[in-house]
Amino acid sequence: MPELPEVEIICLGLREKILGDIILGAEHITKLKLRQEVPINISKKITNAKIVAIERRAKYIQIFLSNNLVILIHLGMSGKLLIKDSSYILQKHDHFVVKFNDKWLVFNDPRRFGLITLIEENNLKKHPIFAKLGMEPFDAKFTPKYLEGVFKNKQPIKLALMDNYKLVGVGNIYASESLFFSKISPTRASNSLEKKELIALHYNIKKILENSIKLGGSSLKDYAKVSGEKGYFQNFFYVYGREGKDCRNCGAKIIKIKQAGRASFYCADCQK
DNA sequence: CTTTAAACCTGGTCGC
DNA sequence: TGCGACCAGGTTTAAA
Repeated sequence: MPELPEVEIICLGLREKILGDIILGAEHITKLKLRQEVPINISKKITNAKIVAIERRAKYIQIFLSNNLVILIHLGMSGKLLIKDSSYILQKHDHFVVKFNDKWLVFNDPRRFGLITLIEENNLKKHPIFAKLGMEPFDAKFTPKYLEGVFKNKQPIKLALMDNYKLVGVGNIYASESLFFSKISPTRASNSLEKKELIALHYNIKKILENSIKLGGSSLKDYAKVSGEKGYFQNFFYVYGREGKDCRNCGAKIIKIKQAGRASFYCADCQK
């Protein structure tokens, strides 16, 4: 499902809808296991707390509560967070509901690669999930130089880009797209990039993520905003999902290959 | 150490 | 219409 832009859009939507609201109750609907077990007492612990902040880190959504707890949510491949009014009837794959005065926050995830858990705010940065995460693309410290430092082995650049210990938020779509605009083949060794290529890649990662956020993210199958509305950035893909179609730059056919079990798309004429 | 593959899941699509 | 194979915005674990 979602990469950085999609998670960012979800956070924006959540802020608009539930920031400052008091949690009246919560319900753990299914007993099915997600990426981790949902903590047994989560509903009780979050009830009566106020939502004081909502922040994204990597592809995680952090909902900060007034009682110094943080609801941590990851959407996996197929997760959705939707705001529904309190007359909402539960659907298949609804796993967790947070109830407010006049609305519900519903976590739905068919494939159950997602995560919902509770962490103490003081332990957030030390928590195993966050301890080793790499740089945020919109952090001022994210520079071409940083990329150079992190691309120190001969791993294919596409895989290095998707490595969350190096750089967070870039997944399968935006890795392919940012390499296209940087004219770099996804198979290139990450430590073979020239300075001007690192500069281009750094620029294009930020640019593409920004553009996608402006268009509400990319909606392929599952992803939707908290309102249920779709994003539009998928209409502006240059390579992702365009196997066999003409390169929008040179007209050559877009190629699909597999890297570490994931599809990569690129133009062999434009990307070297 | 790095690198690759498999595992976790459901649901949609495609070919026979 | 059915069935099997394969695919999907991610992350973690085990194996090589």
